[in-house]
Amino acid sequence: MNASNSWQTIRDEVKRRVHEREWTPGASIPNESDLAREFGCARTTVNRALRALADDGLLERRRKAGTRVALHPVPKATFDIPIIRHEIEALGQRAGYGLLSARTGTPDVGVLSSMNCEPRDMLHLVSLHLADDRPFMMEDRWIDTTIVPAAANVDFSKISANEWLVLNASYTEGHIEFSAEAIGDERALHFGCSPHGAGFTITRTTRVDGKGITHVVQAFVPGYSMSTRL
Amino acid sequence: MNASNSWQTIRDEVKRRVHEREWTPGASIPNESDLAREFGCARTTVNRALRALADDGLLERRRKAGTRVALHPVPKATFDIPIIRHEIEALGQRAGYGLLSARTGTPDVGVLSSMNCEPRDMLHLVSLHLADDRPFMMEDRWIDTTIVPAAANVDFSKISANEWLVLNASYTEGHIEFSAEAIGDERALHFGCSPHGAGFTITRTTRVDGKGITHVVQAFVPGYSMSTRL
DNA sequence: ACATCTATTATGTATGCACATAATAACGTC
DNA sequence: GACGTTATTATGTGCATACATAATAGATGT
Repeated sequence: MNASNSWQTIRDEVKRRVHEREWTPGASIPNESDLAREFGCARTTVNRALRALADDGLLERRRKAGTRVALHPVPKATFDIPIIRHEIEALGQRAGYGLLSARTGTPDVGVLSSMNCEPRDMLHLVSLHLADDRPFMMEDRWIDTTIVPAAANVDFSKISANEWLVLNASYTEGHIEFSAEAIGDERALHFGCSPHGAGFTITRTTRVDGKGITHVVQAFVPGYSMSTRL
Repeated sequence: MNASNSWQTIRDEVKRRVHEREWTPGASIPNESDLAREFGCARTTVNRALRALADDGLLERRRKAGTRVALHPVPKATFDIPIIRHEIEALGQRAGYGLLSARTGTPDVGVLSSMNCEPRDMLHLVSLHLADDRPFMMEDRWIDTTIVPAAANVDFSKISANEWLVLNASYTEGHIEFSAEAIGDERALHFGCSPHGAGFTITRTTRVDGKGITHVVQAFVPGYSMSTRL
């Protein structure tokens, strides 16, 4: 297909006009039919280009009201949240894993509320992930075995909960939070660093149909960072 | 249009089959034409549904090879990176801002390499952002005035660089990194907290056509976090 | 002035068709 | 069997058309 009317070409041209202020933030842009005429292509093609830009947050579209340049183009950064083992291997390091503790208990109210359930006994796992035999991340996880009964019979010293859950308990919704937390005495012991260090921390909760599957706090060793292209 | 053959319906049905293990990770799924026949719709419609799922990372598609369920569905988390002022206001707090220092100098090699340019004089701004008059974030920013000449004449004590740049210097590519850093003595002074605290830190570089516009390190007050739904 | 209904309009989506493209499979030659 | 070539196939995309839907603007009635 001639590249000059591909939807990508149109997308890029529209993007250019916004960037070069030919179309200013807040202003309406011509409707799809007019643009189709201008670019010499079908409206479908323009539609796809504009839809892609709206998904990126550059444009705002409303039926009848038309398409306008977003007033404050909010950059969106998308991060991949891979299985820890894959993340370590992608760094060219050897992934190791050790289960530190596995017991049954009742989580505190904070965990319960994010899992959206009543107090009850759950599986509580604490584990340490290694990269080239050096500490990489420490994980503190609760699993509701009434929602995922199969988890009760898994030997989590052989496979990490991280990995088992991805393969065996898909979720419908979830919440993830990035924060910076002091390492603290317990983790400092395992990390072999100062308890005052700053640890990048990911707190995640996943649910199926509103019922909490698991809640996990992953504290990374000082120096860890997550990055992506914009 | 009858909801039973909308692309969303097909998307949801395919998603369900993957979640319920009717189609297992790594396995090929029927081709678009067959699915179209099964769902009683056009191939275009199936195409759109599958494309959406591939964008989400649930499916992997290759020409001729067909479509298969992703081996390790990598969750993607998308974060909005808003203007700080808007972020604070969204929290229901009053946004304040103060310029701490504005001078000209040459950034160190780390900054230069991420901005992809030779050593040269740039604008260096250090500022403090407040939420309800309490410290919220401290920003250390370099702006290359050879790329954005207009920035040289802006009074950054009146408008934050953050905001001015979004409105006046759109970028084509960029890089963003989240990490946890110790607050340090200088910031502790402004934050009024311990220098040993853990600060969530965002480091961002933006470029136009490969040329670095700005490089900024934003260190948030202890307790700050970023979150999103999965 | 006000509320309510109606017409208009721009985007959203479904369809059938055609052809492009990438990747693999099949085939032939040496 | 190891190669390069060609055929096949599934996805990728473009087009014309039709109709759906949301949101607004305009007309209407009180």
